[in-house]
Amino acid sequence: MEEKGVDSIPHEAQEDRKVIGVREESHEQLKVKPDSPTKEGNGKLESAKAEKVEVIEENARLKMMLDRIEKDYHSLQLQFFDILKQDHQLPQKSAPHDDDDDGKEPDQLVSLCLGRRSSPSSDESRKDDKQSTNSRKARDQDDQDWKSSLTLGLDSKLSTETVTNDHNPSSENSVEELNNKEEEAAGETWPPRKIQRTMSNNGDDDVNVAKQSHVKRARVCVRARCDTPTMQDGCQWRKYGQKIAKGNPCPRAYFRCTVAPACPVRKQVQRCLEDMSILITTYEGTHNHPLSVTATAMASTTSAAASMLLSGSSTSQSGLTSTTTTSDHQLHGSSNLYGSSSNFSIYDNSRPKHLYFPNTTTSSSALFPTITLDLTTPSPSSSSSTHVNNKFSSIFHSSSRFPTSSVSFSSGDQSNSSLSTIWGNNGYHSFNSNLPYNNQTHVGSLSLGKQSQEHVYPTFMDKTQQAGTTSQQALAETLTKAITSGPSFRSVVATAISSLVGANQGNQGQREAIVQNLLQTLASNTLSSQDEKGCASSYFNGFSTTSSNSQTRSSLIEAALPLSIVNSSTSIPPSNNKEQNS
DNA sequence: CGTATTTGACCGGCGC
DNA sequence: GCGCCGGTCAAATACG
Repeated sequence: MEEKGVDSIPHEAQEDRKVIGVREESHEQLKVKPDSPTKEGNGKLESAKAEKVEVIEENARLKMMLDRIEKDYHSLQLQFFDILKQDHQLPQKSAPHDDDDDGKEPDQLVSLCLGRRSSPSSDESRKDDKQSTNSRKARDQDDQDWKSSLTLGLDSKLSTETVTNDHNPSSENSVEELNNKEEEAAGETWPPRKIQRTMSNNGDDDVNVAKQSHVKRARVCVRARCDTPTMQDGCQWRKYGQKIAKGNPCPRAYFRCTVAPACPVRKQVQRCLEDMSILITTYEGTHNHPLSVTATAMASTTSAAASMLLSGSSTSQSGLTSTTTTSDHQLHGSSNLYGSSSNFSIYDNSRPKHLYFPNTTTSSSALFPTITLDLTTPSPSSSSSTHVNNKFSSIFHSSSRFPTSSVSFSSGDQSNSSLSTIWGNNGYHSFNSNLPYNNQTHVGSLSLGKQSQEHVYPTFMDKTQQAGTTSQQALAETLTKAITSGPSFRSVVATAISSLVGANQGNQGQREAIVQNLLQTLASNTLSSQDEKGCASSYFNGFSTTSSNSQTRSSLIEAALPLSIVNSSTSIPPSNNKEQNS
């Protein structure tokens, strides 16, 4: 009974991963099926044959597209790595290293992970990847730099990928294991307890998988003022347990997502001990089903935050062991750590380790890195950060296993009514099992423009458009500022643009001009909340109009940076956008 | 009657 | 090895 979700997961993941294969199977079925001997069946046979031909043709087209995409992906990846290496050598040399860093590691990068999610067919991509060992060797050097990179993504493999990088920071490892992780993540089941129990009888591989899934999960803790028992985050939840956790008399409720039967996402809800009006919601896992825009925004933001966190963890460790852990005090609300109200501190070159939360509990949650998004503070001022940091420092003092960071999305007065809207309509996070690629969320979220979104989720679009935009703007602003203000982000954006633009144009001056232009656009969008444009979308839109092969490249870049605040509403060239926002 | 919630029991991880 | 604790299960209960 309890395993039914577990059993269904691999099946679904497999379907998602091998849509083309499914098509092939359908042919074979048509082939195998004996023709109906009856005249009545002849008509059906003809139609079936015609359909078969169509399917074959479509299959061939898809395969061609797949090959093309893979080739583009690999070439772009190589170019990206090359330029990344070139462009970062100087800043790295000039940048001071942390005492704790070994000096080999570059400044923390916001890794765009170009194309990493674009590996469409697991099998083919794996083969292709293995065949391209030469190119991978060429990338190895850069991959070393990647181990501290930050993956900005929203899909289910975020956490898996980054955490696995902790164990094996090499990019090739990530690439090769990508599909496995996607598979795991798509069908990732939380609980592994019973699975582990079962798997322990099945062999080492399964055990390892279970262990992996146990280690890789990241959590995103959202603190928000909310009078209702739970936050309205757009998902359907079913309560499956409640506990009085140590340190907080308020019971902690456990929910699992019921939108899809096998959805692995769960959340914990608990009142803050210090301020009962604050609801602490901890999300874990990634939805494996389409979400409403509201839920999408939440999922996207939390996923992005989780990815940042995990990336931060990867930077902070030597690559073999996890170094920090979350504290349940977060869940209890007794602590909060602000990296900075205007910066994701894990981007901060100076000290990702500052974000470590020592574990003061023996909870298994301590195994999970957690990032806290604080929606409760009155203003993203330094004073609030100081306050919380003081609180943090007064509470925690020991070592930790995973980095835990906190990001303030404060936008002034955060009433509970704004909680649902703060996650608003700026994100689009969709799992589409019908997509030919397994990078569900990315393909789904990125390839769709506003029109598509409206087509898919008209009611949600309307709903969210009606919703107040102030909080959304505030969130977008904060997140945008946080991301764009970091030199790492800028450098990597510049690098990515350079790599992509330079793929065909190779004009350094032009590239730099484009980079500058786009960064200005980013800044403009950040400062301008009038049009609710997220930085990434504007950037991407601008880029797509700037580069040749714009469609492919913008898709790739968007795939690399599916920020939660992306609002793929309009495509405005940088110049226009700039004028608009200035 | 079907579904959702409650709640005590159970399990596994971790620290001592 | 034992106990604590967080997390989950599942039977009992509540609800519409």
